[in-house]
Amino acid sequence: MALVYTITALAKEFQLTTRAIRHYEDEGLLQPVREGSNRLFSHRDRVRLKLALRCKRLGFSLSETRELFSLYDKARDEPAHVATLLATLKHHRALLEQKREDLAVMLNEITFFEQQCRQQLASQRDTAVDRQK
Amino acid sequence: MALVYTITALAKEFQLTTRAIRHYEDEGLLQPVREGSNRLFSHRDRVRLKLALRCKRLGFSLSETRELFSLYDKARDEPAHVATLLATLKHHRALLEQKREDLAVMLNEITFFEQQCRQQLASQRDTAVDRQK
DNA sequence: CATTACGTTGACGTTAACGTAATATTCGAA
DNA sequence: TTCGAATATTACGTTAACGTCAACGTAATG
Repeated sequence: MALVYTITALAKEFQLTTRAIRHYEDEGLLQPVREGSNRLFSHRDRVRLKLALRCKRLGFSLSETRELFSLYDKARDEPAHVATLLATLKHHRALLEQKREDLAVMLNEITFFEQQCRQQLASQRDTAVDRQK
Repeated sequence: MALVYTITALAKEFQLTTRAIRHYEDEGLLQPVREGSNRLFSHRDRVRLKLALRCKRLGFSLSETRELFSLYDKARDEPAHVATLLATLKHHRALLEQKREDLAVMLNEITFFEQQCRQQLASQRDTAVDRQK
C-alpha cells in the first residue's frame, strides 16, 4: 500500500482521466496536499474517490456525493446535532432503498427475458433434432 | 384503468413536466398516437415511462434506456439471433449486479453511521440521568 | 363571446460533468 | 544537455437532459 498517490496513479487505477480527478477536487470531493505545485493524494482521498465512483454508478450527482461526504464527516467529527444527523441519514437510506427496489425489479425482468431466450434456444435445438431423425 | 392517457395526466401521475415527456418521445422512449395534433399515450407508453424513470433513478442515460427497450422488444418480436440477445442481456445483467453491489456497500455504511449516532444519543441520555442523581 | 384550460411546435437557455487544446514547468534518463 | 513523461493552469468546447419562453390552436364554460 503506497503512502501517497500521484494523480496519474489514481487515474490509471480507476480508469479515469487526470482531468476528471482535478474536477473532483474542484468540486470538493478530494483534498490532495501539494508538493510544490503537484498534487499528492492520501489514502483518504483514494477511499473517497472509490466512494465517489460508487455514487456515480448509482446515479448520484457530484453535489449529492459531496453532501454525503460532509454527512459522514459530521457523523465522525461533531456528535452535536445527532438527531438532525439521524434524520438526514434516514433520508439517504430511503433513496438507497428506492434504488434497491428498482434494481430488484429490473433484475427480475432481465431474468425473465433470459429464460425466454433459453426456451427459444431449446425448442430450436429440439426441432433440429427432429429433422435429424 | 384508463384507456389512454393525456400528456398532463401522465405528467401529474409521475411528477414530471410535459416538456420532459415530450423529450422522452423525441428520444424514442414513448410512441403516443395522435388525435389531431394531440398526443394520446397507451398503457404500453405508461409502462415504458415507469421503466424509464426506474432506469433514470439507477443512473442510466436516456440512450441506455432506449437500448434496453429495443432489447426487450427484440426478445419478444424476433427470436432470431437469440444467442446474440443472450450475450447482450448478460452484459446488462452485469451492469445491474455491479450497481447492486455498490448499493449493498452504501447501505452498510449508512447502517454503520446510524448505529454510531444512536450510541451517541444513548450515552448522552446516560450522562443526563447521572446528573439527575 | 371572452376567458380559461390544455394542447401544439419551435427555438434558445441552462446546468452538470467532464473533454480538449494550448502553454508552461519540472525532472530523471539517455 | 536535450528530450520525453508527468504535472500544472487557463480557458473554451461539448453533450445530455431538460427548462423556459413565445406564439398559436381548440374546446368547454359561464
